Amino acid sequence: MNLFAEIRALVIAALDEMVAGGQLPGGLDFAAVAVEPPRDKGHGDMATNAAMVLAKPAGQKPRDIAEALAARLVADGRIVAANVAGPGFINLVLAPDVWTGLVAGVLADPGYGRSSMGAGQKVNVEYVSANPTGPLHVGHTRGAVFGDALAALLEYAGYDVTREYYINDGGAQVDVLARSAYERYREALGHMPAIEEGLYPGDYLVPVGQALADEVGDKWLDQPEAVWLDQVRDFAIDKMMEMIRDDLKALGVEMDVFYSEKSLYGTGQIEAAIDNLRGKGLIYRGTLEPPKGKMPEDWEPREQTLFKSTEYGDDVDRPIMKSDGSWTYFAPDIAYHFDKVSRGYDQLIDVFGADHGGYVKRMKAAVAALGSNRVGMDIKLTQLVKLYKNGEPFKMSKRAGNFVTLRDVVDQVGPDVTRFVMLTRKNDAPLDFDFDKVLEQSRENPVFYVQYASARIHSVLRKAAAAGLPTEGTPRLEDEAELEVARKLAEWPRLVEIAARTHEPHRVAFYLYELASDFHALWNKGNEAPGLRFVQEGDTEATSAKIPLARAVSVVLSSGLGILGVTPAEEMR
RNA sequence: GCACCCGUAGCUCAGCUGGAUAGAGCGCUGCCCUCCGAAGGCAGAGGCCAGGGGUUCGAAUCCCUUCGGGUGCGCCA
Repeated sequence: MNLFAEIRALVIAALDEMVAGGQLPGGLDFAAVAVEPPRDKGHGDMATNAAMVLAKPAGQKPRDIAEALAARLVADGRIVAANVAGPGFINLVLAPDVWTGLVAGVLADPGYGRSSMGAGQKVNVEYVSANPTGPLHVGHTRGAVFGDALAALLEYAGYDVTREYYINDGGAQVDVLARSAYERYREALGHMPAIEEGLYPGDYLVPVGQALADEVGDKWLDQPEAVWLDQVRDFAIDKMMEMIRDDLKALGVEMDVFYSEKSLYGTGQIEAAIDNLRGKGLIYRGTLEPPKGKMPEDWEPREQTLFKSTEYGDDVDRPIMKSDGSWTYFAPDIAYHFDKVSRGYDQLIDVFGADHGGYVKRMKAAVAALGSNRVGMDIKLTQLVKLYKNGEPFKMSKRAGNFVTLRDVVDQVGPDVTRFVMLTRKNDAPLDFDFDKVLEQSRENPVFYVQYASARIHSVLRKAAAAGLPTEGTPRLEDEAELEVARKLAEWPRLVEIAARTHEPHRVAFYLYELASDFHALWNKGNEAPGLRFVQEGDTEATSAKIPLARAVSVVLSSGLGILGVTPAEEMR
């Protein structure tokens, strides 16, 4: 059930009739015809721009088309009034039983709002992908929540989604991890660790060193690096990934695929990906110009193997092989994305931190080249999270390696609050996260406000059941505040499609806040006007007519919160 | 120097493939409530959508440009 789509279909049908009747020329494209909520509620329930977008191609005045179209629309039983306004808008007022039908429709379909726009297309969403060198921090948390909500949103909109994490376990940074863990291993055996500049100082490696000591004893003590590096590295990576998986689980994030960078080496996959590009004439040996205005101190021209990413919109070509003949980090990235393309995805989405904005163009170029422009590629950047405590900037310990982790956040405020708050800003806007304010119980806290609406509805249902009153029935809407809630419910399927199309799950969070707000307004009105309360004491008929609207709100709140990965509250504590 | 993101009410931010008189919360002003349908409610003031130019019947939205803020910029990932 999608009321906007139904009314749009009605408008299109009316336009077809006008074409058949000679009032409009044939061959018009109706794609731009939209039926939307009006900007001003006073204008009616819905508005269409049909007359304006067709005026030019039809060679007629918008007002003329609007008048003729409006006359046809009011002939339908669902339309009470169709008024031409402004430059050629048609404002529609819908019949009361359309709105009660909507409420009944929501209750009849637990999947109300699901869309088939994705048509089963395969989409791969890659997110988090943090280096396995330490715990996830707040920045990763935002990426994790965003990616997870986006994945759920796309599934809801009918896409076949894979959630994926790329483990950077093939570069130099995991050797640093190994050396850092080795020092903790020595420490566990009673030696002073030498945490030199450039090693990871965090004490999260202490238990790793201890576990290592427990497992292998002192056999690597005072041994040269060549003896232990590979094994310590693998051991440490395993421990780090175990910790990362646990952290993600605490946040409610479950990946479908963990893809190892290391698994690409020695299998010919990197070579195959590069060969694919070479076959397209996109690989060559050359020397890059130094960046203008900011000359690196040790710059000297070097001939490297380059990918001609400028062919696909990048600013400069990018090196894939160092001057010593080894791969740059970009080469396995290309191979990894080649693998994703080869797995048959129609669309790839990467979620990066904003500090990786510089890689967007080259990754898009690589995918465009590898997928011959057939595979869609979108890269979403998540901006910084600034932490506060009771309004004051949260000072992180100066001690190196000690930062606020995902686990710190989830332990303090819980996964539901963490997730919702992370989605109260557009992904590319910086986010303030105040440990105290997110737990505040007031209207200015959207998490609370939405949960409170959910809790009130459950409270109503409990109360009705306890009083022996019905908790369902045939809806009847009379008051303006009730219609307002119904109108907001009608927007849900439309919102899902917009949010899915733009890859912006925050729209769901904002919508839920608006829906909760409309619901609370109706509730508050019930304080003054007892006739508007959902539970009408001693009146079975009235209660059965009021309660469906509350249930319908609950259905949409649950669906929306479900997309965000938040549990709907049944009571506030 | 170049690229990308951002610039909307005093503050923090929404704003739909371009639509009507640009919205919300906070703060401010006024009124109401102190009720477990509780963790306040209602109303009001407040805007050159950073500036300029362009496309369009129509621009906060698209294009160009200036200014201001952030991020990134070969052999690190």
